[in-house]
Amino acid sequence: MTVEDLSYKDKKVISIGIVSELTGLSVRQIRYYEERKLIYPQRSSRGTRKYSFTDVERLMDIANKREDGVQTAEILKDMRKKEQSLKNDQQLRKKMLEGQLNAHFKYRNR
Amino acid sequence: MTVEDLSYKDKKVISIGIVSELTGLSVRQIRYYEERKLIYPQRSSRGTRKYSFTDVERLMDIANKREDGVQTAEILKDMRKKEQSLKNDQQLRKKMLEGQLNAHFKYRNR
DNA sequence: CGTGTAAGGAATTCTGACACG
DNA sequence: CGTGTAAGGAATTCTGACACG
Repeated sequence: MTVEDLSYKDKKVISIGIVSELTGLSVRQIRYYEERKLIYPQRSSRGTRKYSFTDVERLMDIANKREDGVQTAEILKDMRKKEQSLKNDQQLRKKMLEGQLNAHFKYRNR
Repeated sequence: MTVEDLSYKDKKVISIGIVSELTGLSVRQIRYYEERKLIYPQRSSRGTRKYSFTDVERLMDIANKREDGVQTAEILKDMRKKEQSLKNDQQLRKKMLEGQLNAHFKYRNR
């Protein structure tokens, strides 16, 4: 996946009606999940909401959880937890990589 | 790039207003290029045009050529030529690959 | 040929609110 | 709490057409 492809997935260009079609959620529901901080659309110059494919996936995830009876507050907590553990993970990987590099180069370049 | 990422790039979800912002072309121009067969948006259930990121790129390409004074008929020809040569290319690659596989397996599996 | 624009109508989106539960 | 809905207004989109060049 190139940098450009990433930007496609995260580019906020989809209007709420299309997101509704894509996710099966009502426009009302999508707006409500924003109110509950579960999703962050971008606003166009005239105030209409714009979503990315990533947002659409997130909304489908939310829809599944709601179907299981999970409340939005719970979903929010879970998502924050998941993001945090992802961050920790990345930090750990970084540290390990640095360690390896250090070990490798410790007695070189001097 | 996974299959999913490909579908993002080709998924027709962007309305003409956003495409206009993204490309710098007027809505009128975008519709006209469709009339000239340079671009094929999808239609939503209520008849509004929907574009993909691929379409957006194609439109930027068209915009550049138009700036150089190339007429739409010319652009259409060039694009068809390019698509054809791409197809030929892929066929050639396929043939060569088949040839290699044949050479490799000719005296095996029997 | 390529693009702007006014025209009229239909559909979208927005917000704040009331309803139900 | 989560979602539907009616309300009023603003902005979008569509098509066919006239204009200019």
